[in-house]
Amino acid sequence: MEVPSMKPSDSTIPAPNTLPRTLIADLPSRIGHEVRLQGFLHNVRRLGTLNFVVLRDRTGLAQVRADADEMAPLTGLPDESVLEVTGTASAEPRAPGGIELVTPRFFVLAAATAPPPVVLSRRELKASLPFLLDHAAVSLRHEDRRQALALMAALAEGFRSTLRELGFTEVFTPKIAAATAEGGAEVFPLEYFDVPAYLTQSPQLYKQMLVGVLERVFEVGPVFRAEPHDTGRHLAQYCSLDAEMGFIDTVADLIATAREALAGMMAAAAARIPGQEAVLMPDPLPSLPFWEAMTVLEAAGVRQPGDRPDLTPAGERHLGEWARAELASDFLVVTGYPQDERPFYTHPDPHHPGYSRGFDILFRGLEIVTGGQRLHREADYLRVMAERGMDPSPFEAYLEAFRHGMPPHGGFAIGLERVAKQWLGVANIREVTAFPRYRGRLAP
RNA sequence: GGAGGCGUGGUGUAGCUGGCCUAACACACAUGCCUGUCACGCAUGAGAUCGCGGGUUCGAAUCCCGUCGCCUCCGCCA
Repeated sequence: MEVPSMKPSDSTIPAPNTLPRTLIADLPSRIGHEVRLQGFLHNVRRLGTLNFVVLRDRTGLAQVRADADEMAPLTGLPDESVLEVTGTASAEPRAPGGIELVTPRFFVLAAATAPPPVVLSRRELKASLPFLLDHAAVSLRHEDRRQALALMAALAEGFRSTLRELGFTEVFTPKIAAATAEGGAEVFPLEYFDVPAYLTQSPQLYKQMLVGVLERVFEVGPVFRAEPHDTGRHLAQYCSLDAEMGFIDTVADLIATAREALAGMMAAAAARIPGQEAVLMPDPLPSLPFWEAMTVLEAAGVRQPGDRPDLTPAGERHLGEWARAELASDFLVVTGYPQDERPFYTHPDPHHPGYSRGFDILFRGLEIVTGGQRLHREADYLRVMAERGMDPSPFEAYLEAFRHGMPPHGGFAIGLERVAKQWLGVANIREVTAFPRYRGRLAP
């Protein structure tokens, strides 16, 4: 096959460039000076001999005023084309933000070849979620979606910095494993060279083993769930903020640490994205034993006395409203879940047979954290595995950690996307995820 | 896995008790006019055989069956 001339379509950089790039957010400090901006063609308003070009870079929007001659390089250019513009930063009360670029010279760095599939310059993205996700490369450029991505970054950073300050070490565990951690829950199988393997649904077993090494560990990473649920709060891949700590006295130590982590996340989010409703977060977080939560729900008629003891989404929503109204809190800790409902490594509550030292934390009526104290003696593991009919042999490397001494410990996992969803108050978790994975979506 | 709902220009919707549909509206797009726009405005224009297949009927976007795709809720979970 004949290869056409591969001569690069370079020639794009106007030479020589002696002027450094100015970010739009820095324009106010450059008033009266010649500046060079680079960004995307956000919007054009042509009034005739007076025209306004709005340029967007990662720091904001800038208005450029141009006459008909100056507009010539933009003729026929679709929105989102990549531009460079030099001109004078000028104070102008009639301009948005009181500043605009005048006497501009435009240079096209990359011309868009088609108009964007959605209008990015409107306040609201007016398209269905599946369409936006199909066109993520473009729709993510909208202010709302960029803000959601920034929020995710801020939340993750708030988690990391808080735990680092508390003496935790960040760890990196494998996402491909031979055994399934929780047993039962559905996993994605894959071929690992010539043996079967799975994408991990949790770093649980690894972070416990690492408690025996570093005492306090945390991890920010993806987990995979092959459960076929198709709801506004589930993803097949999501980011789990995991923490595990040794030498705890009681499960209250874990809840206090989880609160610290969440408080750090809320503060980071508020600093990055101002103007949102303040989060109600008492110290300590209000908590409710599981059976009392059931009583609250029965009193409200959300749940029937004969129902199997569990917390349904409707029950969670009601508890969220209840906690806000009665306890002035956006968070509610539910403690002492039935042992049967929790994984094998969960520590039972010796004072309440049948109940565990596992807990969940609800944020505005949605479960965002699961945690608990774990067993820490090898004999206890062998006993519960036998009771549950589990073969201990795949867990040999895990059990070795306990054979050689493991402190009383526990931990928790926070669903990052869920926190972001609740924080922004959006209807669907897919709105805060750049490229969500769920049943029915594998691309982009 | 279970229940319900929706598929109409590029996008979002109206029409959907059959004929007035030669399919409407808003946004986007194209052309023209406009010296302070900031959801710019005004005018003109292009763009859809109404998801796909079959059926009923003189006549189907509209009713029926099938099929595909999507959405919501539930079970389970973070």
